[in-house]
Amino acid sequence: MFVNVTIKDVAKAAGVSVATVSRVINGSCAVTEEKVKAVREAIQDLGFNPNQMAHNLRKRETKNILVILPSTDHSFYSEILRGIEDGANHEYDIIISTSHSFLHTEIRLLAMLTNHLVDAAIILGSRLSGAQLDEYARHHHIALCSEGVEDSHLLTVLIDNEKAALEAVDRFIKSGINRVGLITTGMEISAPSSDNRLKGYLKALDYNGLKADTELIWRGDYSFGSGVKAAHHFSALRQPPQAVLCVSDTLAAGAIKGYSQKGIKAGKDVQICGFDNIPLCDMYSPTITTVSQPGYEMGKTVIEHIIKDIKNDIYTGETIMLAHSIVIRESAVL
Amino acid sequence: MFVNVTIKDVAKAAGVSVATVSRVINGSCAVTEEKVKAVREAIQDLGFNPNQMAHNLRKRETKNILVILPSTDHSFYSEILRGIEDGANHEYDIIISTSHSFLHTEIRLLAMLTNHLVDAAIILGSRLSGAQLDEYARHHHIALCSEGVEDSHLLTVLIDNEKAALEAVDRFIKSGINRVGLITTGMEISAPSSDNRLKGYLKALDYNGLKADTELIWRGDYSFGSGVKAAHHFSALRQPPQAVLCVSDTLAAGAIKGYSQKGIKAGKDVQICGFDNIPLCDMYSPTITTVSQPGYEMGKTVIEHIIKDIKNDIYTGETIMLAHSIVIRESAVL
DNA sequence: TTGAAAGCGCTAACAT
DNA sequence: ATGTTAGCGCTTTCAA
Repeated sequence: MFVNVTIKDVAKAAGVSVATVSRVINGSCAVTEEKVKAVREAIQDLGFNPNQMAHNLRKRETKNILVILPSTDHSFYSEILRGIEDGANHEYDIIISTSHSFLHTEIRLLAMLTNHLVDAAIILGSRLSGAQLDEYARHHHIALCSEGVEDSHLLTVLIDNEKAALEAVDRFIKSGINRVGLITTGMEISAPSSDNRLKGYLKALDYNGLKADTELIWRGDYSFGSGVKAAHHFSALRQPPQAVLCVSDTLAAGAIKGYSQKGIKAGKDVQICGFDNIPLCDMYSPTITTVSQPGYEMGKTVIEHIIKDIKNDIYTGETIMLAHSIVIRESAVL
Repeated sequence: MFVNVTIKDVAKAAGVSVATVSRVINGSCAVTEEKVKAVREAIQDLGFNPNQMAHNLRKRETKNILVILPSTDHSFYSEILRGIEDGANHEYDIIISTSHSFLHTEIRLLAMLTNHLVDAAIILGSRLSGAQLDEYARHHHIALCSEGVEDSHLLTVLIDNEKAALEAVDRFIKSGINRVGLITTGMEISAPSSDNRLKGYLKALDYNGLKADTELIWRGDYSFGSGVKAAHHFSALRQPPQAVLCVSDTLAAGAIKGYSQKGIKAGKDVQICGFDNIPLCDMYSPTITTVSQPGYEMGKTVIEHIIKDIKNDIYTGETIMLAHSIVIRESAVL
């Protein structure tokens, strides 16, 4: 099925050497007008396509960057991806693959790095340990975005999750609320971002002289259903929270739904704040107040830094924190 | 930064020839136990990784399949992707890239095919013409999924959109409703699936002796906002529709919101049916009744067929239609 | 069973 | 300005 026309065929057809053909393809150095024309014609006639594989083999680079997503259905990644693509600026092709949060899948994907199929990798939520990641970083360009890994020394771009949660909770408290709930993820599926948000939540209480109440901390997974259950739990409490911070917008939507099933209106009877600022926030009823991550900037920042590292063939393990913001919508005034 | 240990280094370290090393790597033919061990040790010691690029160049295949998505934020694709990944069964790596519905981006991505970087491509929503696609198909393995292209002769897996829309509308009418609205996309951004859903809508009216009313057909884009506007438009009509079919779930959510802003309750005052069955349907209030596409099966089917084509080095331009179903939730009883 | 050597298609140093 | 040629790292005949 494949017709395989190579640079050699083109050279023969154009009556020149392969070197000349290579030169006109890459515009590397001066070639006579007429030869250029002859070569171009031959390329057209034969329908020649340079074999990128061979090119890459020779040049020892691919101009591809791999982005590993934990899942395909978390709309938050979409913004980051846009930033990454824009930052790559057509100089690198961005290829995406999904780990489904499986360690073995992530490792299989990172093999593209060791297999010389991509020049760098950006991971948005890794299952690897800091030590494992550092090991990869010894030989390859690799970075993290939006979700860090403890004890790793990779280029990492994210927001200050602790500070962000602290600020949200503090604003609840300052507005006169003294019972604030938290919907987060359980121990088993915990991520550093969630851990830090929990820390921020606790600190905010502490700073304001409030003491934490384990009843007010719900630990489930990242699903909508978990948010629903959390709301059911909270609403049944003798001393229910007046406000709830959720570590994702999907959880916030679930909480709103759960409360609504109990006849409790978010934004009125209870204040609900999410995290991330995904499109759902504007679509939901009530619209969802949330801690917004600058997804686009995060993506753009990480790709720009990694490209710089590639070009200079260096390794910078810096952590870059970008500013979050709080977007007020209907589900909470704070 | 890169340590580059090649098969040659391994050969030297193990005291064998490169051919032997290659043999133990690929398990191609018999090698003495002791040499196998020596080679394995050398590989370990040197931290050797085969250069996939060179491997591919030699074998003239990559074991990668490219999936082109029109956008990263349409959660419907997530199911298809899961099906594709499962169907690839670890035999092929699935790499995803986004065209953002730009023709030139799509072409740039398809260059991976001509550049010998992937063995096949699956497009979920193409901007290319049938003729252009057929041209690619002459030299490469390429298929469409969920969204066809008129006059193309590629392997295509989708549902019968016309029949699906017809059925939904017919069920509305049979339930006693005689004014049914349609929220679809405008001429400029029309896709064959939307066109066919419109056809089905019109046929259903026709079969039931109803005549189409242009007032009842809203043409916007695929956005939530377009659904909102449609609802505002419909609700202001002298003879408003009692039921509305939307060509996507996001549009349905928008319509529900738009109606709600006018004090009209979906599922009670008006019946709203979406298309696709994305996770949002279960999260929204009211939950969204929808025409469900078997995303997972569609993905699995298309990848299985394309892999078969690759292996047999043939080209089958068949169109495979999978069955849809209607999932009843709160926004419409039909 | 093993090794030498010829490529896969391309680039780049060297020569002319 | 152009051609010759030696690789990039791997697989795979062909001999031994």
